[in-house]
Amino acid sequence: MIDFGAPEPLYRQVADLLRQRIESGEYPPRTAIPSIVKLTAELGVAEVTVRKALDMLKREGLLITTPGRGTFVAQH
Amino acid sequence: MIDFGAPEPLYRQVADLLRQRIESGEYPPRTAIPSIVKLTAELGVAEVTVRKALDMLKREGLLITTPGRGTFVAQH
DNA sequence: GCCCATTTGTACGTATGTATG
DNA sequence: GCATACATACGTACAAATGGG
Repeated sequence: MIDFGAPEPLYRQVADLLRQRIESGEYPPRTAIPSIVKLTAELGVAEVTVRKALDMLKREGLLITTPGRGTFVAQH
Repeated sequence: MIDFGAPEPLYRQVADLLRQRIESGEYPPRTAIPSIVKLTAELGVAEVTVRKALDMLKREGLLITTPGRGTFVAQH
């Protein structure tokens, strides 16, 4: 999944992976994606790396977060 | 300058401060602003906080960075 | 061409605050 | 009150690019 030797930055790899899961329907619209802690554990990267990837996708309008609730796939 | 007790997040306060300096002409177009290390020392916040503020201004198109050279004010 | 200082980029860990249920 | 989840903020380390000597 994540290639630690690749020249591509980890946060971009994570963003690409999540973008793919959203577009493939694995993470359907209006549902919560796994929490930051769970993504961190699954992918084997640091929390800040996952957060940076999520920030990108939020700016792109693919994700919406609500503190205390979770991170949700935007309707598309 | 920076109000550590304010409800406003520090990174937003830093971004606002730099935006003000750009708009006032204190940081003129096409010139380099102080380095991250210097801003960190001047403002008394963490490097990550300055970086987050700079990232915002880069996305807004106010700043352009060149690794190894510095951070420059965009022409406006 | 080669070091070296400077500067930005990426990435790790950790702690505390705030919101939700 | 408590567990979960995101937000903010600190410190640190190393890589890569640039420019000067």
